[in-house]
Amino acid sequence: MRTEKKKRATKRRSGPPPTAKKLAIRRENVARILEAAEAVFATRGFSGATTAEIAERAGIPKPNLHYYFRTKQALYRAVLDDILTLWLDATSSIVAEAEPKAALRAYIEAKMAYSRTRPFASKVFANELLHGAPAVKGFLGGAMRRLVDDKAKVIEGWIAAGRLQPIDPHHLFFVLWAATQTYADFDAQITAVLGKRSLGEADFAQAAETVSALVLRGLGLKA
Amino acid sequence: MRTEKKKRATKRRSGPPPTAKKLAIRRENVARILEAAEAVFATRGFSGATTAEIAERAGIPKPNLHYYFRTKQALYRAVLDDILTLWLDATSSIVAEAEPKAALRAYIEAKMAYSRTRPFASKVFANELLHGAPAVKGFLGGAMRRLVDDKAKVIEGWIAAGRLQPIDPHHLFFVLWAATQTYADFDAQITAVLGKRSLGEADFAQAAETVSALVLRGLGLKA
DNA sequence: GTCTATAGCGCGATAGAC
DNA sequence: GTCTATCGCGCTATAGAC
Repeated sequence: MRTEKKKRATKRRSGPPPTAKKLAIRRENVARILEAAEAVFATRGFSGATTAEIAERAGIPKPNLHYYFRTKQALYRAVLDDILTLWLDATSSIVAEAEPKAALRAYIEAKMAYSRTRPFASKVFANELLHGAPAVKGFLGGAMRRLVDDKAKVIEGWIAAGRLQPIDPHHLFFVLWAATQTYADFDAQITAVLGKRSLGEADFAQAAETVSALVLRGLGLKA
Repeated sequence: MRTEKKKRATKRRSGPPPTAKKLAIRRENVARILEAAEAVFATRGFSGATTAEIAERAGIPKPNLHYYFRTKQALYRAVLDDILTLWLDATSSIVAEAEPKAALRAYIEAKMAYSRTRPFASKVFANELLHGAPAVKGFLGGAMRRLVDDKAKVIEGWIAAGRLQPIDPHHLFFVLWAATQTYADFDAQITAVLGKRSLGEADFAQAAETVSALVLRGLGLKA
């Protein structure tokens, strides 16, 4: 998944080429840049983001950013890579052996927690999808599609066993993604309509409760 | 709501200042520009969009675009204005006198139809929200908030009358918006996961059916 | 009202001293 | 490995001939 694979451009020396100390500095700087970039890409979009703002937010001079990531595109790809990994991990509760009600509730809560704790990641991904997914089309049609097909099979198994009301499992996933990610992606709308300055723990708890209630009862898993 | 209010910059003459013919040309050109701009802002975002591409898509020379809309910002505002009007109209089925099940089904179908027929409008709005809604904050906290509060009262009335399972009406709306708009905004993801080139009538019908079934049963409105 | 030609500038990227 | 100084492109916007 990793896109960035730094090629050493400097003259080689004998012995262990990068000292432990330099490696630590590099790791620290790369982490700071990725974090800053996620925030800036989230709020400005790819075209609206400037490398100057990212560098400033990361607390490093602009040319150093270009030293670690040669182009803005490369940096963007690296940010997306991190996000895609997150995304795949969230589905882990959906397995055939699980109890449907608990598994779906856990999935909703995991996705909602991700919206709460990693809103920038959600927004960068949303922005990428919104503009036609030029950088992640391969991933969507590949790894993600296979994973979703797998999980859909699990749901179909539950339906066949009469443990769930019949439903199209793919569309069920689309609704779950939308309903949970909307609290990160479109928080500007939600806070404005609720008349709040920002969303807190309580709002996310209420949101998770509402989505769970609707979906679980909608699938016949609740009185 | 109209942001644009053209100020005549040319020398005035006696008689009816703009002839009927010129007015028609203006109307035609403005409409072409707005349509093109909606598409380009949807696919590229505000910063990514170029006035050159909009002009080309509208079939007019670039400087003419600046003649009708002095700045890119002004054009963007005009596009948003149209979209906000659309948005408000969709809630018309939610009224106290209506039968809850039919009203909610109609709302879901109206929003889904809007995703199918005006995907660019949905995307422009989504993009605006995603980046903090700088241009529509006032609208969200004003007209939209009042409308949603109104409609939430209707839902609460239905709940109080025992016609609906208790639910937080605001969060219900957030879920409905998310579940329907996702088919326009994130179509890149949906088509990739479904392995299709694009979404057709049948896909939107299936989507509306899934959302309706989940939500209506989730609210206790269906066996 | 139309369009060519260009001004002006913000931004990504890099050269080159340290 | 760091950072100042700068290049050059691509964009918005406009001047001015038609």
